[in-house]
Amino acid sequence: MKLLTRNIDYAVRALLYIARSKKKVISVSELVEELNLPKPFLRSVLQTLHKRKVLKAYKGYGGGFSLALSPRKIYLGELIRIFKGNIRLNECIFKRKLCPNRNNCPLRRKIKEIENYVISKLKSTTISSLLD
Amino acid sequence: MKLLTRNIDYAVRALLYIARSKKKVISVSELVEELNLPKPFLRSVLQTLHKRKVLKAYKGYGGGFSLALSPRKIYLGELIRIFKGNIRLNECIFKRKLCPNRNNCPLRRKIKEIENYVISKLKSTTISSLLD
DNA sequence: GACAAATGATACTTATATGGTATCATTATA
DNA sequence: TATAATGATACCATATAAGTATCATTTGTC
Repeated sequence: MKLLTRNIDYAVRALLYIARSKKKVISVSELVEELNLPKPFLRSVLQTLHKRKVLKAYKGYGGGFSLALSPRKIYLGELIRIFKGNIRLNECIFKRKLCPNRNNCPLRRKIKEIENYVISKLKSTTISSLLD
Repeated sequence: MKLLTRNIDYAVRALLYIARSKKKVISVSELVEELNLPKPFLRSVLQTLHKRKVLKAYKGYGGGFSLALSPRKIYLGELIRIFKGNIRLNECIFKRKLCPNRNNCPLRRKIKEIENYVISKLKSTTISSLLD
């Protein structure tokens, strides 16, 4: 029941580093040196952040990544969604089949309550709020 | 990021069924018929509930399981702990190595907040509270 | 006592998710 | 043109989750 997997964790570290840096463009090599993360994995993480428009990418010599959004607009909830899909703590194991009373299943209701809280917290947490 | 795995889900279903039943002792066969769950898996789930003193077990002809605790004393948090170990949403991936500032890591702090809420909710949710 | 119906214990299998690597293509700059 | 970067993609290793199989033991009923 980890909320964070490594790619999310690495993503946050990298985003924080980039946000704090004075340079505009940061290469994976620099991030790997500074943060001590495995390079190929970090690359794939940053590539997906680029595809999802969280980062801008610059190819070629002197290239790297920069933030595509203000740190205030990068939400932890969104990062989790990018790497793990929608947050669903309460997904019913009986999809369609069986369990006709899914809608008023007391267990699901309880978990849904918890889920709502978690999601609201994750949505209100931004890279900017983690900078201090 | 599922909060519930199948064994926990099955455990809750079985416990609810047993709690609602008028009979004292319920066999796995009956549970399987009524709840449409895979028998060998459900057996292993109930066996661990027995080892952890949530259920009483009766061997032999006419045997089965009954609650060892009042439904008010069976906490969802405890069931999760039985099947998944301690709840830790915020475990740092850098154990000891690196990350010298684990204690004031802003990301961990945030996740810890969320974790505290989730744990308190799971602790206050009992089989009894799910019965209605 | 024999048989059947139950759990106890344990080992095994399979599927999926996670964490990570390797490689070749493409781009851009010095 | 060499080099340092990302893009795209396929692959591998491990852990966890989900489930099965089997044999031993207990106990009630005939």
